[in-house]
Amino acid sequence: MARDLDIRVAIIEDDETIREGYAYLIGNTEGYKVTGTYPSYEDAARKIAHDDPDVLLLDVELPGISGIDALPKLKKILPEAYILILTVYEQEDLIFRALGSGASGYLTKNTPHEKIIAAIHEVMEGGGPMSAHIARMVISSFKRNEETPLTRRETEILEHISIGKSRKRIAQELFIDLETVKSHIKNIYHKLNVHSKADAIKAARDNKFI
Amino acid sequence: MARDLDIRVAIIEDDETIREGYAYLIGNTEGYKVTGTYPSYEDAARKIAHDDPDVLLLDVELPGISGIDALPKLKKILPEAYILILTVYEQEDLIFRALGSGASGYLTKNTPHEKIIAAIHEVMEGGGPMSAHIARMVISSFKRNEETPLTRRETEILEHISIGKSRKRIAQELFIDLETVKSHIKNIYHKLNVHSKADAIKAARDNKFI
DNA sequence: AAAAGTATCACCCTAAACAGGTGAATTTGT
DNA sequence: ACAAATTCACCTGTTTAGGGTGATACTTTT
Repeated sequence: MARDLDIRVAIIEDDETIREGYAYLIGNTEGYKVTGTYPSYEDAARKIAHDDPDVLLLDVELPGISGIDALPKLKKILPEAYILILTVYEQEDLIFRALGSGASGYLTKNTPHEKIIAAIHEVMEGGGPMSAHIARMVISSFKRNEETPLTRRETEILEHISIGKSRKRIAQELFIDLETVKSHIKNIYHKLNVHSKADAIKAARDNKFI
Repeated sequence: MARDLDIRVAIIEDDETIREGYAYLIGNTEGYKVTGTYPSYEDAARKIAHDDPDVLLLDVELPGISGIDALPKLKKILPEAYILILTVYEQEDLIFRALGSGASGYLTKNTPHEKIIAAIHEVMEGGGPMSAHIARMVISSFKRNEETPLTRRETEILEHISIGKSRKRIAQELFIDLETVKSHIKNIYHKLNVHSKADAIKAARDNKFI
């Protein structure tokens, strides 16, 4: 058996039972090798560079520095490693912070063992493993609201505003008069019941009109 | 066998071989029922409301109206149905347009048959099935650039700017002086080599600094 | 064909925001 | 202790934003 082609996996998880459970599972699966297990980020930081894992399973609730905050630091220590979040939490803000910080996947802890192995394999093959519910939330985050009160043109103009363009510039880019842009903006403000750019953008974003 | 608890599936796909292949596969799987197969959106539009599927498999390359453009229309006809995109295309803009228009999943056509069945099941259970490569792209779209030249404070201020807030308002919300905000903005502009809000936002977005 | 909705442009007004230059004190992080 | 980051000050002038009121033309729907 080609030991040197094994996928090298490290685990950062404070609960010893869970940590050793994963280590046992992965260590006893052919093609996978556990290079290290750590109960906290602080512990991992010292040894993990030497252990050089391909994939890192990371818990979000850790003593000391949280998994989320540890993520960018771990990314710096191991720029090439894939980091998979393993957690019980399914809060949107946590998920998006983790993905924004460079996590390559997000699994909930009820994930059956064979799926964890599959996820490690998948991330090595260029995939982005997620638990079903997480995937749904991620997809939903892209979904626009069809019930927008804004017309197509108004939506278009609000989008330009939302990237900081001035009315004059919008007018130029859309080949319409500045007065027309102003007119649309007035209508947008009325419909959204706001009196400023910032509030219009916020209202539209919150309601997924843009 | 409880026929009336079957998951009702419809297929819109112009290639007859593929279409009938899927129909055969799904129709012969216990717990699934094919309520209709259509070669185009125009065909589907007439009959699909009556057929009332739970899940709709939708191809993106269709004669006449494309699958992407058909998506919002189909959503109107069948607001409760889940729509799964089935396509050979993996272009980012197509993926995000589809998800923005309300697709609940995105599968590539090399997906093995058992995974298609699994995806239909998954979407009915609250998941968001995606092919591995698609999931990776979706996750990557959230990933920030760690190599940002901006400091934490500068990034924070640029984020406030990007949602349309005025300098004065930013100063108030961050409990710092207006002059300080201006100072940060000057530095941001220098670092990004721009001379306006809009260009700063664009540069930062393009590079995933915010 | 009429009505409703959308998109277009015009002219008025005032206050606020923006962009840029230069310099400097203070606080943080390593 | 040093460098980087954050904070504030004072100066200049130009541009933008927000709001009121009204009107014309093009689409879509009824």
